[in-house]
Amino acid sequence: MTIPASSHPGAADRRRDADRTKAEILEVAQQEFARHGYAGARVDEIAARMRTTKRMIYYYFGSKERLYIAVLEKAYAEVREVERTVDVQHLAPVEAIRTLAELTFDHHDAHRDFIKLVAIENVHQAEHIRKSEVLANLGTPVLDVISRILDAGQASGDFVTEADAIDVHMMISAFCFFRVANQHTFGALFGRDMTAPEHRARLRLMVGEMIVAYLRGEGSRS
Amino acid sequence: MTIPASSHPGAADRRRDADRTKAEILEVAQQEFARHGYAGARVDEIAARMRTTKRMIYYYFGSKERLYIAVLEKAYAEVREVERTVDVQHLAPVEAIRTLAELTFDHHDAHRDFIKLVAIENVHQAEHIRKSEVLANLGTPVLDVISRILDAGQASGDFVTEADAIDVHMMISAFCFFRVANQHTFGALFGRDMTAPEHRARLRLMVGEMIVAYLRGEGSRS
DNA sequence: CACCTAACTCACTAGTACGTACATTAGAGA
DNA sequence: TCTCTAATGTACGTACTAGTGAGTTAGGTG
Repeated sequence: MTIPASSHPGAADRRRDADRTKAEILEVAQQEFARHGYAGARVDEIAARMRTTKRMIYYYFGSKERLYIAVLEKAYAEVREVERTVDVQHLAPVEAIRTLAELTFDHHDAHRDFIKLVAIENVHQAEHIRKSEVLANLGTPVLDVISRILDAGQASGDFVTEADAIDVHMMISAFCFFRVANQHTFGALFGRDMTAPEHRARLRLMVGEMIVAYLRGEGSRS
Repeated sequence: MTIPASSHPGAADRRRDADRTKAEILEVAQQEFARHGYAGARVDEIAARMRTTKRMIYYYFGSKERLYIAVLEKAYAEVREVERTVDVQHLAPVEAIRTLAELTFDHHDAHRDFIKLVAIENVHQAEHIRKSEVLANLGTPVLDVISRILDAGQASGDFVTEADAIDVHMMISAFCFFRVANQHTFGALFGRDMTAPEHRARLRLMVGEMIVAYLRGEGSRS
């Protein structure tokens, strides 16, 4: 987290800085919510792990729920920002989709807290996401990318299966999400840590191969 | 009106029956935990939705945490019971793996609460599962099934990819789990309800085709 | 029938967690 | 320098929530 360039150049630690305080609250809150879930998260605990006091949380965010929504909004905004910068259009269809799958894999691997927040939000039936106008109006740039790759693949004859962009995105996400989100129960029951380096590398290749194989159509009933 | 005295289950509503009471607690508790998460679940609410009182919950289960663990144990035991009865050995490899994928799909579709419990347990890093000796010693019958199918497929030449049973199980589970677990955030952000009948049917076919395509090896870098 | 224990009820408590009233201070602009 | 407001700190209230103490009843057993 970089300190936003405010109107106070070189603002020191202890100075009053609303932006900095807000950012710090959001960051600590994200950890707390990701670790303990919405109900399990403690506002007092968030406050205790900062220089600021609990009073400031309410001063800036009003309630635990609005703080949680703000955390979600920030987390999703960052994800979308990354998605917007993905550039695989210059690659051939097969390599493009494989690369996209691997980038998605890496992204999930690097944003564990975000994954948890999404899982938590699903437990609550996305009720908080639905309350956020910001999140309701977030675009889904990755779908355009996939659409274009699929079209190119169909045109070149590389892809045979008639696939839908949302379905393909879902397939990729499912694999990448599950590996991270379910690592603990999976590890406990199957004795395998899917996030350990050796498995991580193999699974990263698997996503791409799985998607490409599906799109090449060799799985269809013949 | 009342059924004659008997120490067997099936006794009438208002009679004293430890087994029946315990079972009712577990069922209502499962709903409550699945709906609100571990911390969000309310012991009072569980009690209010039963004929029994809160005191009985503590009488039989001792604490909220032990009740939660008991719920997990029951849920997992049921799943394993289903897995044990799966019979796809008489099918040819391709059909066997496809059928297994579709059965897994159906099972996830039919046990939404279980899916949620697993998601919740992962938020808590499986700490409760690890506390349960029952769950630590649950076998994983489905892995044997997959292993045999993979061997048969390799032998017959249907499968080219050298795949590991756990990986294949993970691929299938990821797809089926994600569709149900993430339906709410996915629906909110992509405007598609993956559990709606029309999508449900198409996605059910997709799992099988995806796995078969992967095993046939058409996704490999050539 | 008398007895004994498992099953059950009711009223209560200690602690916790979100949220707030009120006092105070920093610092930008006049 | 003075003033005014955004930013911050302290201390507290209210409501809830997991858990319990103690007594009551059902119903199987000798």
